[in-house]
Amino acid sequence: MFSKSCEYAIRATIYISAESSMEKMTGIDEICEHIDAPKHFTAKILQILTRNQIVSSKKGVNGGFYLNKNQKNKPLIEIVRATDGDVLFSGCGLGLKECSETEPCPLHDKFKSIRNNVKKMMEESTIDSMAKKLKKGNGFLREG
Amino acid sequence: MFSKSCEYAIRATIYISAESSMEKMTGIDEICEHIDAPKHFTAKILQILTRNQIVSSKKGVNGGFYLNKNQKNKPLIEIVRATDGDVLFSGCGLGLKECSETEPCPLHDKFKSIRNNVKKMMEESTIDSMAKKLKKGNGFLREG
DNA sequence: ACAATAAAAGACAATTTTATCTTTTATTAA
DNA sequence: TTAATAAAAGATAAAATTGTCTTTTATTGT
Repeated sequence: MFSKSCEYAIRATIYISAESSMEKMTGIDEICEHIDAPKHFTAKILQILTRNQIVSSKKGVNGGFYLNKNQKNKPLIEIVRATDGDVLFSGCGLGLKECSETEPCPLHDKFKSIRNNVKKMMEESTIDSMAKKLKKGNGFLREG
Repeated sequence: MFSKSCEYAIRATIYISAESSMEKMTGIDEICEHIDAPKHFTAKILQILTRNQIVSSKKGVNGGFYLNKNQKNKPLIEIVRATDGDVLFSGCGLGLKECSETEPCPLHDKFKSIRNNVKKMMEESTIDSMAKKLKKGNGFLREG
């Protein structure tokens, strides 16, 4: 469904949201440790997210990644859009470039409904609400 | 959502179902022409489908691909399973290897529901029902 | 039998995705 | 103002996916 990049992006962002604040930031090592993701690859992805202002970062001593209040309230769909684009939310299930009401693929109607459900799920799930589950202990970002 | 292989697989199978029978078979050139897919790559995919008895084939003069009655009634999910496996129907949305009720990712509940919807869609859509849309002219497998 | 046909199979190549390693830049505490 | 820190950026590489080309095998009409 989502690319590896996107999966890491979502997990990293949720972790950052749960474990840091504008005062106390969290570094790439700690993040990757807790979400079980490859360090340098995840660092690249976080660069994309900071460029898209989905996460904030600060260089140097006591620096790291964090989310401000506004960012915590953002929906997961923004992460997906930043990493995978919006093919998933608007593209054809069978890969046709032009698939519309007037020239639909045979799966169009049913797939459109699925697509909308996925979109709705990602629009309604905020980073913060996911982070809350983590903190409560009924949501995990890695095994063990 | 689906891999390119899977998209071509579904489109090819629907075309074969619509355009051929046990008497009159259709060849790889005709198939790829009508679904706008790369020839040799699609040929490979069809080999997988024939090995999985999702489509039938016959070599030599007047040979080609076709679907018998039983095969036409199969649901699209079998094509997905043959090409992409069933990660989509059972895997975690955030890529965790073990994601269950007891140790769920933060998106688990919502994602499970989506996953089930996708599964249901592919279980309820038979190859034949898709082929019928093609024949009626309200379903297409390529542009133009 | 033989030539023509069409799928099966195998080898190879391009592209994209995923991952790693190194260097640079910015920040800050001492 | 210097040394330590941590993200940003760049270069490279491994792996997986997607795509192409050639050879082999099976089938059949003549």
